[in-house]
Amino acid sequence: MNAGRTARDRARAELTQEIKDAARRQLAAEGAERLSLRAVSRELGMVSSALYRYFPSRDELLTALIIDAYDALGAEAEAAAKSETEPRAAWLAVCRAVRAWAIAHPQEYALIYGSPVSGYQAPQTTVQPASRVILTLFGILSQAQASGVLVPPDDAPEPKGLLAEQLQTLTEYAPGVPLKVLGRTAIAWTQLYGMISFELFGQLVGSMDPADEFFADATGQLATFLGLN
Amino acid sequence: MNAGRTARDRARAELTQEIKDAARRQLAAEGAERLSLRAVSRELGMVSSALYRYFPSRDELLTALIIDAYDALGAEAEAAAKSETEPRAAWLAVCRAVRAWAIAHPQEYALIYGSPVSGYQAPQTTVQPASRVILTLFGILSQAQASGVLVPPDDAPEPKGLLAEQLQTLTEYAPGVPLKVLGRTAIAWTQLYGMISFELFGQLVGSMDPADEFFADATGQLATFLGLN
DNA sequence: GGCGCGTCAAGAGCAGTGCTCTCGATTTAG
DNA sequence: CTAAATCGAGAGCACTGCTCTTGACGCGCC
Repeated sequence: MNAGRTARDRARAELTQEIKDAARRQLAAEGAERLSLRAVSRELGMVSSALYRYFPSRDELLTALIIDAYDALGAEAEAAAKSETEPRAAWLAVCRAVRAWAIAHPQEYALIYGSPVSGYQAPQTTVQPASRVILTLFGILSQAQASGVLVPPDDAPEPKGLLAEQLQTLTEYAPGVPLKVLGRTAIAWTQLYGMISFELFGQLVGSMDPADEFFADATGQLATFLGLN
Repeated sequence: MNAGRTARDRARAELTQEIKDAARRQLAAEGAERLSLRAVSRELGMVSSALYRYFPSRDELLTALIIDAYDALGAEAEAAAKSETEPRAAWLAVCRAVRAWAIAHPQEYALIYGSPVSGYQAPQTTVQPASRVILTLFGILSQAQASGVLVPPDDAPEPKGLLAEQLQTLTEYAPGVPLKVLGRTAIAWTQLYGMISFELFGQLVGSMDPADEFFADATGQLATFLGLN
């Protein structure tokens, strides 16, 4: 990349970053669909058309913010995983970290895990950052399996058919982890995001809100559910 | 209500419905944030300002669509529950019905379970239609408890503290159901919507897509998880 | 060193949006 | 029958994303 080789390159990189920062501020304040190119350019003291030299469209700006959000969340998850040595503690720490990031950045969370915006198709460049959290969880399970603290519950059914095939391809990223644990991992994974989304999007108001204890109970029960002792 | 008392009342009710229908078509075709009052009015051959006689703002139109969506989904869930006599079969049928409706009406699902639109606050009128699905599930559990087929797993921990209090207030809608089953119901409930949202919003592409078998496996395991035999 | 290419911010402009206000026409209610 | 309420239509405001053109500036090559 040779970033900052010439003055022009440096200015361009800096301005690109400033645009993203301003956009992120607007995103946090107003939400994704109220994010306006013109408002961003106004905040930066430039004319709206100049912004198109850095991002060819509003959707491209959103894509950049999406990738940044995935990366920020992924970094938090990886840091949480490293902060604990025991696999079960690490698993729970990652779950807590995801929730904490989501609560701290609700609009960015909505951007990546809420309804997809407009008629916009997520480009291929987002899938790698998007997978960092689940890969972190897979890593914890692999480590748990290697150290013998992963004991698949007896009542867990053995996956069959297409589901078994799909889980089989996932073992590449979770070496050594039994298929039935991987199946329950998918359950715990989707439950985690369903729970966080419900909390953030107001679906729990009037019943399980505040959700702190529910969250701790659910993540704990699901960790046990998939054999993390 | 005295609907249709005068010709004007009848015309107003009809036109209100036509507006909602046209808006729903646009919603399905373009998504919530591309839904435009002017396009709706164009489709109906009227001027945009006339539409404000029926819905005071775009957000009010969206609210009407949200309530209709909750009601449509709730009706599907209730019908599915009535189609089965055995509690476990009824539970699974409701889960399948929710997913089927979501797949058939992705934009409406996104409208009610995706990220909340713009700076818009869901009015109190939405909470009653919004609770129909979970109340249906509670009803199935109560019936299962009454008929003795609900056997809480031994390893389910007893809820404590605030969580126990929150679940206690929910027993009003699920009479007789043990607290620890209600706690696991909340887990299964959030997992259901997390799984459906991930499938609909493209988070499963490349791993668990198509998700039919994963869905059947997950709902079955969670039904067992909360003691539905 | 200067010259030309590529990049840059700026401005005007287009088509679209939500929403408000005013205006006659029509229907309703007293 | 008359006054009030309601209606659709139209003009207009402030805003949006985006395109095209213009003129200036920094850069690397000769």
